[in-house]
Amino acid sequence: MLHYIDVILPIPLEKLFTYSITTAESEFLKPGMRVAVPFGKSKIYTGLVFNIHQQKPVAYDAKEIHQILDEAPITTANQLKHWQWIAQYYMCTLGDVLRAALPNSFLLESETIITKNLDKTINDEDLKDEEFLVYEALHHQSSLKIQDLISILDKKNVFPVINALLDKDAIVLQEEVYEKYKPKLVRYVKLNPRYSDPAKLQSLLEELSRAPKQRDVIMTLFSISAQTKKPVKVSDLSEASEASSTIIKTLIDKEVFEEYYIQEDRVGYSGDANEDSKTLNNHQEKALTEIKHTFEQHNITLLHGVTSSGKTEVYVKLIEDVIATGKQVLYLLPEIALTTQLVTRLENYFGGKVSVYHSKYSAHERFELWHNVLENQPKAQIILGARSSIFLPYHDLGLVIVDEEHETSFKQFDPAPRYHARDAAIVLASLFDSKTLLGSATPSLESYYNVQQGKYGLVEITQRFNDVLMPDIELVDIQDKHKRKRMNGHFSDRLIEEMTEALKEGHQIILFQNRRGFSPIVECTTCGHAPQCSNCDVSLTYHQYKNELRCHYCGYYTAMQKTCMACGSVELDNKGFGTEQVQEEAQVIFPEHKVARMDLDTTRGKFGYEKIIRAFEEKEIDILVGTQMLTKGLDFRNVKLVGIMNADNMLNFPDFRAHERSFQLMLQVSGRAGRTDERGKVLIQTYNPHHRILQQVSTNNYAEMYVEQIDERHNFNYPPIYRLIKITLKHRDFNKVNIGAEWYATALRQVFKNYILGPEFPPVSRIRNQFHKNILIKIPPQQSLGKTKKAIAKVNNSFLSIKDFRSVRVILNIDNY
DNA sequence: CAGAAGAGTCCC
DNA sequence: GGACTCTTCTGT
Repeated sequence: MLHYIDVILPIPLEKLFTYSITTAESEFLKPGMRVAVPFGKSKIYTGLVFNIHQQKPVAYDAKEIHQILDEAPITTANQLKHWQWIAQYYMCTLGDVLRAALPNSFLLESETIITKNLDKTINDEDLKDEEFLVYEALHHQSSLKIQDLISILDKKNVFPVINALLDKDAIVLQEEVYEKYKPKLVRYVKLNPRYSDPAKLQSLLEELSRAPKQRDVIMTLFSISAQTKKPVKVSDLSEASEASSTIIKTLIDKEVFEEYYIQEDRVGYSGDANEDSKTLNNHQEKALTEIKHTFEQHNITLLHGVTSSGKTEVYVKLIEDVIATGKQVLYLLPEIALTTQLVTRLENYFGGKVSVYHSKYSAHERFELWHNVLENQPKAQIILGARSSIFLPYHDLGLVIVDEEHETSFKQFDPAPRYHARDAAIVLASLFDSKTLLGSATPSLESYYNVQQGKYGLVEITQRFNDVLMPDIELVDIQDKHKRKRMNGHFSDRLIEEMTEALKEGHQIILFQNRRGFSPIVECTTCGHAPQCSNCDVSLTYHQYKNELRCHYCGYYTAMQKTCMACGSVELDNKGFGTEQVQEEAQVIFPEHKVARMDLDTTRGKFGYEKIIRAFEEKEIDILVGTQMLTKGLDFRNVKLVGIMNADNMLNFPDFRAHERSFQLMLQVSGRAGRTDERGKVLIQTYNPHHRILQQVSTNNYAEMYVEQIDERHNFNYPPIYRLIKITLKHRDFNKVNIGAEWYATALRQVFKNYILGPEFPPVSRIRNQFHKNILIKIPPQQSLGKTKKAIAKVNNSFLSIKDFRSVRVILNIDNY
């Protein structure tokens, strides 16, 4: 009987690949194990066994596998199901998902190794210059890699040289596969068992009477092992005895000591739980009961709790219940919030049961955590992770928590799979028949909409912890302040007053300035009006190269206005201001106080972020200026005042979610104010104090914001009512992109009529010498998503079968928000 | 008429 | 995605 396996390869190809295996291999292999397989003429790739069968492929001869890499599956059946869902839903290949899911160290690739052919002597005269260089190098080094050749010859294409040398039988090629993972080994020593006899030990010590240092080391070893009753690390011994490693080495060489290695875990918190979970207050207790109650009818519940209402303590109680049953918990957070206080808090509650997983972790750490999760080890019972932790091999997942559910960073934009971790986590939980809890102070419209539709349960906490009052939010009309000359740079007199007072009382201040977006928007300096698109609810963007105002969502455009359309003023401003300027001005106004800045530029280093936060916590900084980074779940005790420098540039951001995002951002920053007993103060500077969103922020009226925004989404056919799929075409040839995009959009219009928008150039239409063009598909609620995707796939296939377009890169982004 | 850069093809 | 091959371009 012939046996075959279908294998997922980590390349963006639709198909699985079939290889033949022996009967013995077929008995050993299981889905989820890795195999090394030859692919193409010379490469060896790591593939994941998808299934095992006996159907001989008809169109080709299956190759044999090269090697089996695992003794047991490294992925679970549920995981493969989950990956299939992701591939199908987000329209990418299983290979894309595999590549994103597996830690790099699982995916071995072969490397071509060049060695000298020892069976043949070559005359140097027979070789050309470049060939000689390579051959010469092989005299000094026994083997070379392709990369070495590239640097030796200083050019990209080295294959002609290799081929020439091969022809002359001068070299031999070999494909080598490296195991990338190396366990972290720690060196230990123990006394050679031959000295366990006290008499022999006595004579040894006497022998060493002339080597007091060595004797010393032996005595120290005794005392350490007597104290700790554990194996003794070389590093500890050397430190305790103050002996250099050479002395220990001598003892090992003399066979007095035996050295050995123990594999050590890189991941996981080594401390114990040192804090009991807090007793919940009435509001939290009520929320907890309600969550459990809604879980009886809903698989997903949204916990809407105002900032510092103590959502975390509620999660902790839920987690306690789940881990008591031996199941695992996934706690998802936006990447940036992970580097901070929350991790420590959870480690204090749960000790060694918490493992953290995010992109800053090394390949080795990821590898180890993967195994801990797979083997359902207690130390990985609670996974605290960023979006990629949905890919871990959960054995028995009992609960998923998505904290800060509204955060847009849960969506991956590049590369494929372009998944949304919140949505993918919900699917993951359902594969385990488990529940998902979404938490936020400012839920995303789509989640709240799902509540309204009866899909999710809802639990609310409206009181802050310890009944701290919500901050007092005041809107400052800077248009009026400008008129009356009450502005000092970007600071209104009100803001300066409040800052002066807060500083005098020894409180800290956060100034928030969002400087997202590259293309400047046009804003009237007199009335603050920004031109709007007539078809969509977004601001128009100024495009310098054509002197036009454009909408990025429907393609509407108009010539740049010379005067403001609302008030006729000629003073149009098209550049915003950033955190740097705010910092500078604040320092001038308050020269005796320390002003610091927190944004992408100042937090670039590995610990840059922590450093600033620690300095702020320790009150080394009085005024912290920052971008939305400040909103990510930070908890500062001493902040009394939050100043939002300019609310308008957020509100005018050209995106259909600008209003929702502004509301969320402003409420989140406001939440940083007054977290202890004193009531915080928030000042929002704006040209437009009557803007509905600002009114809703100042009254903390989520419900009203929701109703109005949903209404707009209804009117303009945007999510969550409609769904969106964005198709991006990329090519270095401007015309090819244009013609291709036109063809693509026309083909889509045949199926979807006027639900196709574009093709449109994005605000930055050329990146890395590639021109981009976008097509947007709006999908009405009653339209089947599955059928829509099938239709898109069909259009996509015919597009790629046209010779001229084959080189155009097409990116499909499902739910591109 | 090289030699190299660019486009096209297929991988089991 | 990338190794390999076929095609076209550039310059003496």
